[in-house]
Amino acid sequence: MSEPRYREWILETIDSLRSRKARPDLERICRMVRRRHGSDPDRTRAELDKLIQEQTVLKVSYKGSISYRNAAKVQRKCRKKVDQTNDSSSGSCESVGEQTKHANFNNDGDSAHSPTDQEECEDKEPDPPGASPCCDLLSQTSRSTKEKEKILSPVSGNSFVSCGATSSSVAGGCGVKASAAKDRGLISQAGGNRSSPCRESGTTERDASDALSPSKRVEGEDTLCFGHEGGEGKERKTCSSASSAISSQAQRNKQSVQLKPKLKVGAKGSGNGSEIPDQTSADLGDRLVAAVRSLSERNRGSVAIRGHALLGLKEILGYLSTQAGQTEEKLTRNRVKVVLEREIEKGRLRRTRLGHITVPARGMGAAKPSARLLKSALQDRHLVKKEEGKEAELMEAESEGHEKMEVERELTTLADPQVGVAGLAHGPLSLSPEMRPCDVSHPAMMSEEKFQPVSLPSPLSPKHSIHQEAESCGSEEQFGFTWSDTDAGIICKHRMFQRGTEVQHTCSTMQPHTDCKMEVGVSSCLLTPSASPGVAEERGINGGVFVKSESSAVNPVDWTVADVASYFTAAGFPEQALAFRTQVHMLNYITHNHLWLETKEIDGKSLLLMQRNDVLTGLSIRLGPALKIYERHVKVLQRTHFQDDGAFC
DNA sequence: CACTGCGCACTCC
DNA sequence: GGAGTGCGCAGTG
Repeated sequence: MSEPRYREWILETIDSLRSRKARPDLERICRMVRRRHGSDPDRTRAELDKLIQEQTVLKVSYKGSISYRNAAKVQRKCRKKVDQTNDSSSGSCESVGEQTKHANFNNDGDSAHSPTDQEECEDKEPDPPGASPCCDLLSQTSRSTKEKEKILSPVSGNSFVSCGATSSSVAGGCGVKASAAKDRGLISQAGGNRSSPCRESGTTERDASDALSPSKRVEGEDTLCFGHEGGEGKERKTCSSASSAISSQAQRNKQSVQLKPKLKVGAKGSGNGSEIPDQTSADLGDRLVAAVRSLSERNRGSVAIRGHALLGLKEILGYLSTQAGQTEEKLTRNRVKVVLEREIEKGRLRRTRLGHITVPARGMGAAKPSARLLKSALQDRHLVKKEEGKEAELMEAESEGHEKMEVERELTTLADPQVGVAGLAHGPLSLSPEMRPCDVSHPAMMSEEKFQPVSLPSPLSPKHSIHQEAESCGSEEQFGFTWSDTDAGIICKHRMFQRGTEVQHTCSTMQPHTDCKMEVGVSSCLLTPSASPGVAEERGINGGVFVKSESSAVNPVDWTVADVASYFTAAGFPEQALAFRTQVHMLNYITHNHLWLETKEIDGKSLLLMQRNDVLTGLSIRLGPALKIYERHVKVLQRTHFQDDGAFC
């Protein structure tokens, strides 16, 4: 197991080298690590080897020279392609995404697998020659790279083995073109400590099962020196199936990145650097985020557009430099840049399409209430089915000042806490037909073992049914709500700004305990039905079963961080529960005319206000479990809670 | 001199 | 044309 400190240093160094367009080779990596952290090059090499074994770092051969890649970066790129691929294709195992998912299973296997990831692929027919998942490994490391690089695989005995990529036409595929033979290819990472079929295989045969093998050990083949430049120049063969292992590590790596701030700076003359606390890098990341926030504040009203300061690296660096004097840190542009990238990866900062740095509208990092963020929060819930990419574009457009300022005014008309909650509840509270009974109980109850499962009516019972007139209120409008409570029920005036044109709807809701129906013309506001006030049941839900609680924390809104974690632990997501416990979540909620953004651990309140994307991307948990957690728990809890609230219809 | 930034070429899709 | 890579040169401290 590599030392975390070195892992960060090395990954940071690779990123840094890549950012300045220098080949991240062993020499440069060792030199930079030594210079920055005082680490002995030999030790760096050793740690790099470990990272290669762990597949945190990919060793590749590019144009005849050995280079190293940050597996997380490689994986992330692929994820993009995954989405694209999945959007447009049938979701075959051939897709990069599926490869990525496979990788996750191979590595972890300790948590629930998402039905959307595992089963889909496992049920696939063996890929035909030339289209095996093996080839997707190439995709995994990026299509554009697949014929340029060989990912050098550490296999037992420090040998790199080939996987038939250079002879793909013979070996049955992997999709590597003949050009791969010209000193290019992909040699897989066999995952030294993982149960990779590649590592265990002793044959060159390739069959259907091999197609799923990350790589294959080929006895008698020329091998590559492990982890060192010395391997360069030797015969290399390609294994395009490294992707699963790569992506899995990348996934873990990504988690690591997000859970633990990286980058050490300012450590000098420290021998092996062991005395440098990890806190250092965390501090810089935190300071960076704080700097962006601070600068955003400072610039608001000047360079900022609608509350979003458009910052560049120089401004941030300058700001940090003014503070760096108080410390011993030596902040270089590049270091800040690297940390900046990390923070952007982690979602604590956001880069606009124009390259400006801002605090994200939601997720971690933002700190100041703003109309734009409020609007974003509303949008997120309102347009719950909207593609994230489109959302990003929208946000970008906002930053560029292409939207109507009326939205801000409209947003300030929110006069009741209910309004905000209702707005937030807009999307995630939509009923899901997949709600089913389950037996997950409330954490507080579980801890006290006082609970008894109680069979209660499904929230989908007619009494609580919701009529949805349309799927969403549109995808390109901004909107605001004004509410009034009347004898006839709660009236929601829903004003939208569709491409600059105001469209006002009046949504009359039904009384509690009746069907909740909102009709807003072509648009529909999906609100939750009201449940009986004071209902004593807690709905610990994993698809719809309610359990009775005698605990004081019967309502999710009262759950503590520990409760939330316990809940997900009991629900079968112990690993992810940790993320809920440890992640600092940027919670935004609306009350009394303001959007409040609060950074906090995820307790019941936060949980109830989490958006889909918050769960999927903000917690550093894998997509499969995240989907389950959101769809089967968060979403249901929210729905149930707001039903119980009876505040919106 | 080491480090850094970046224009540009190469390559693939 | 976009994207990834990195050579090679110029600027900086």
